[in-house]
Amino acid sequence: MTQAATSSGRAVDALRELILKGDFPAGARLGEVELAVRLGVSRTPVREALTRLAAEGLVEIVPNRGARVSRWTVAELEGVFELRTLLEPQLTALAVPHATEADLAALDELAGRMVEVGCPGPGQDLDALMPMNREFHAKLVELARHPALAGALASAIHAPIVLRNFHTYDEQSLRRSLAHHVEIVAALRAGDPEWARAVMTAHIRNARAVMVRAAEKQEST
Amino acid sequence: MTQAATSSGRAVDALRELILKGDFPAGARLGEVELAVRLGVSRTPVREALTRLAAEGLVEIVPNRGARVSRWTVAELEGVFELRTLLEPQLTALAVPHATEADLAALDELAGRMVEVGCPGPGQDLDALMPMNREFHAKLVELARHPALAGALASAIHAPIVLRNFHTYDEQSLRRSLAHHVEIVAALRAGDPEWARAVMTAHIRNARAVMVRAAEKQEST
DNA sequence: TCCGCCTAGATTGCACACAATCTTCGAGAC
DNA sequence: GTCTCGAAGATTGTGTGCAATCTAGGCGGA
Repeated sequence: MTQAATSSGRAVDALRELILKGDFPAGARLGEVELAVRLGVSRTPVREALTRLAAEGLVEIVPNRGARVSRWTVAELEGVFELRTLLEPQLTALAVPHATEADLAALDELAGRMVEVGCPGPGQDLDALMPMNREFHAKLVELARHPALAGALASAIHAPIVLRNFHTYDEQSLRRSLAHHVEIVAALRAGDPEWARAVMTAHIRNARAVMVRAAEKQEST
Repeated sequence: MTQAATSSGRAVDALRELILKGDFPAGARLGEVELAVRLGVSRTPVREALTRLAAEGLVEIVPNRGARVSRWTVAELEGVFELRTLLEPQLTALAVPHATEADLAALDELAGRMVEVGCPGPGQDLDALMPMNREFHAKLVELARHPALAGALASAIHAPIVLRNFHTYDEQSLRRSLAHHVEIVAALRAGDPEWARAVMTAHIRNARAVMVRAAEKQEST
């Protein structure tokens, strides 16, 4: 996913990272000159980055009126989670036959570290959880060896910026989410695609409940 | 989907139409100046059109080496059809509760005309079938009222240019395909989402068989 | 004869300038 | 006081020029 050869490529990555990191709140205006200055390039690569991120669903472009970070209604958010429910369990099931012992070890280690970092206590660091989560899911996508499915899923996942942190998780849901990761690795190790599919489905529905609740609270304000 | 306000928007539509119509064979080089002259605009909107169509999957861009019409291996094609099998039946089921009497009448009329135009005989016109087919499926997408799913499906459908005509269908498969359309309308009218889902699944698998066979034949040459 | 290198042409990547459009803000009429 | 109209400023859309990169073809050496 990371690209660096051209100035436009760097702009895409940098801007995506800025948005995902939360530097721009949802709905924020993305002026071309402002971004050009910030990224140290001219407007041309910025424009290209914006159109590409618009295709990913991260930003919205209205002709003659510029780009904004996408906003998501509760209904749209639910739609995205329905889509994920369709795609990601299937993807996980497809990953099963391709997982080598080395893959399993890496996933195991990752899931274990996430439990350590995520569990309430002195060592808890919710911000550190996000990149690990991305790595975990990315690894599964890679193992599935299914570019078409992966592409469809990527646009569905990137889009709802809401899910960019774990701070919205209550303790129960967070524990469940972390346990799901461990269980998915177990299912992979057992070579049982249906088990893996089921856990991933639960994983997404759990996330859906958290996100929809958070979005509803935010929308009512 | 159609946009016309800006020069770039027109370029996107025009270029997509040219590719879908088959003016550029798969793998054809898309020079920027060549397209700029052909579309009557400068390179800037052409470049934007190319990046947008790259996001749709219609063209592939390699940095510093320009754009080409996407090529599809048999494996990739099968992947796309798997994805469609996941998405489109679900979409059809979702359409059921939203179909009004007027919608049903329009779909009925459309499916009927397709049978007339598509059946072997003096009135057969396979090229006229394509826009009608697009209209039929677009109507279903619209009725499903599910933007996220629709978006994911759109990129999956546009991409395999192979399916841009009905000439690859043998007579048996074509009859089945046309009958599926009629049956889907019947399922909608009956308000039976599972029936609709099942027929759509069959519809896609039928198309898959045709396309994969055609692609294999083409690839072996 | 074949391989590697180098130059010339062509093509893309980026920056900048101007044109078109939108937004803002204030004045004037009702 | 509110609404409409209009002009100035700001922002996006498009065209064009130059630099960077790639491709093709010829030349020399092994």
